[in-house]
Amino acid sequence: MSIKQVAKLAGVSTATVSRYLNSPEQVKEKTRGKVQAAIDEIGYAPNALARNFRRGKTSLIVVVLPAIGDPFLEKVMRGIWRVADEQGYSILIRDTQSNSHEFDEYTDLVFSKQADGILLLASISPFEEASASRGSERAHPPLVLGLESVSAELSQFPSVRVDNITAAADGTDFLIQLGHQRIGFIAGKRDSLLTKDREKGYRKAMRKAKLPVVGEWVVEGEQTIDGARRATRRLLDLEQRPSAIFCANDEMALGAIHEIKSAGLKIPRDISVIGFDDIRYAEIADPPLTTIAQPAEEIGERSMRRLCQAIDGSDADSAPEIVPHNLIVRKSTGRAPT
Amino acid sequence: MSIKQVAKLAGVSTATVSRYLNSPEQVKEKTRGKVQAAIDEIGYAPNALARNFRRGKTSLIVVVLPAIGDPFLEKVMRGIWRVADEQGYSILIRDTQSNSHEFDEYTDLVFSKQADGILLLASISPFEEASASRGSERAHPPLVLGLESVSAELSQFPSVRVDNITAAADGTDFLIQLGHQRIGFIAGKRDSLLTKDREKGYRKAMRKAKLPVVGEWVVEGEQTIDGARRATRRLLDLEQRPSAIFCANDEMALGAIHEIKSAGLKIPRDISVIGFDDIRYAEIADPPLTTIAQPAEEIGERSMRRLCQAIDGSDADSAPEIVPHNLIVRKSTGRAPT
DNA sequence: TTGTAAGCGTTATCAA
DNA sequence: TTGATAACGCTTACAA
Repeated sequence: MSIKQVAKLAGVSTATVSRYLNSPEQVKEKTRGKVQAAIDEIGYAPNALARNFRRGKTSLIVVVLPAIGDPFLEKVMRGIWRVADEQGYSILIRDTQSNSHEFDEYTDLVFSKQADGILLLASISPFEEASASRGSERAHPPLVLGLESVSAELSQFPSVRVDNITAAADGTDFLIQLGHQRIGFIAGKRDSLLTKDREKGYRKAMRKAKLPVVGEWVVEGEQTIDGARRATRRLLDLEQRPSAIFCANDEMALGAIHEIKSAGLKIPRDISVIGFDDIRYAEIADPPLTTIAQPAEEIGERSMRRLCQAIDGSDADSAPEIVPHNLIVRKSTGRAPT
Repeated sequence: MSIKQVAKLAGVSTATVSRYLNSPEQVKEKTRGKVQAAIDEIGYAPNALARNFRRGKTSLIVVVLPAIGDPFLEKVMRGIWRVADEQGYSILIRDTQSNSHEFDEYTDLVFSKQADGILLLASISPFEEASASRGSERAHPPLVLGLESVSAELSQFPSVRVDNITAAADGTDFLIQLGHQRIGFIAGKRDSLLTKDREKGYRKAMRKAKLPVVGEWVVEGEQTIDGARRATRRLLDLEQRPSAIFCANDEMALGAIHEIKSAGLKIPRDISVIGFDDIRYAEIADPPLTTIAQPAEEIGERSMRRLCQAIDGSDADSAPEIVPHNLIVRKSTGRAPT
């Protein structure tokens, strides 16, 4: 009951107040003054709830990510926020740690008008039984995938990412150039398409160089420091331990470095380590971590823009946007020991 | 136009459908079946926009924090989310980096019904001119302060935090016990009450031990790794450099460690370093970082609970809740060099 | 340039 | 246990 009060006080109709608020140029200058005066007097603030309801728009975007507090995602979020602010959206964050991994849980947010679109920065399992059984008639909600590769079922949605396979192959090549032949790989979680792709790239480069990939060389690091430490230990305990380790991301590389040093080994003299993402801690690691950088903020920005397009239907094509990666050589990699 | 369709299809009134959705026990079993069947048939999902509008509730909470991607805040957020999920709230995140620091910008979110309450995990400047001039008649919105100490103007709001002054004094005492007399302090941003309190604690402990605090020993680290590196360099360049450095948080301590090692100094042989927060990188720092831990998740949980109370008016007292801190001694601190 | 009034989808009040 | 109906605060034809 508020635009009414303003109208009454200003001696105009509610329509005029609404117009003043939304397209002031349609209101005569003199009237504008009266309305503004009334607004100031009663301290009126438009009720966003009513406005959104009326417009059928939440102005909310859900960003789904594996874990907040990820230093890499921080950069992506910065890009997302920039565009969101510019376009008048607020960001709702859901992490897959405390929430379910089901596709439906997120798309339902759109169907029930809790959000206008979804930005997926995490792997989730689309189309589980629950989903399949449901009325699949529903139109696809506005949804964009950032970072991740895309399972076949999701390939209809736009995505923005680096070419993880090629990037990981490049990193592996770099190690091979340094003379490494026994190269281990610390993978992420089983269900992460993204780290799966990086593993593919690693295998591809090894194959191309005609280097074997022993089964024990590929271990799961669970996407965490501790997981990576355990994985590294297993690698170090091998009869013939690798002379280099490719970690599917920097977080795990940090864990690997710690574990290697704890074992009394020197990096890169005894073992080289390479990561992925170039988080801010990579540079101050000891030794500074060689890694593959992604244009995180750009990924955030571009995927948010795609999402805005998807929401207002101006979605041109849905070919994945591939952004460039960049190998950053620091001190954690060196020539293979002889 | 949807609950209507369901009603029509089920052959009941919209009121009954609504009741079925919100308090099924009030609906006869047989009717329930009909309604559910209709819902399934047309794939109905309640429109949250309309519901929120009608109820006058957004079911949204704004969490204001300095920067997402802060590994310490991640833990706090986990606690917040747990309670939010339980209470049916979604979390809107605003960081003070990309947004303004003004109190009003956030409280307006409540007045304009964009959110039901505010959880402040960052320092902002309350009651700037803009705020003071405005109709201060407005009731205070539901707002809780987490982590931070509270400026006088905000002291009316509940808060949940550790006793930063005592905690920092404890850390400083620990260094003094180790024989350190020249102890430097790397502070956060100027406007951060939280790091200001930690500085106070440091000064208090020094005073109590009758140790001088030379002006040059207290430098600003800007709450970032790079800022801390610059600050550390200044400390190292001093005629008489400190034998220990207290960093107002772990992020800066990580930067300090890196800079000290880059200068060819050994930790803790030449210099001891202590941090604050116990982020996950503290343990794998080289050397592992001595620090003061806060029960982050608990802080998140408790402050969110206070906020829920504030929202539904069951707010008992507003005395700050102080949670315990805990000194974690690792390898970055040692006896003062002789 | 302004006013009138319908309607967005729900919930809640009141009667039946 | 159910139904009819009046709000909630705003936007937007349409008319004036």
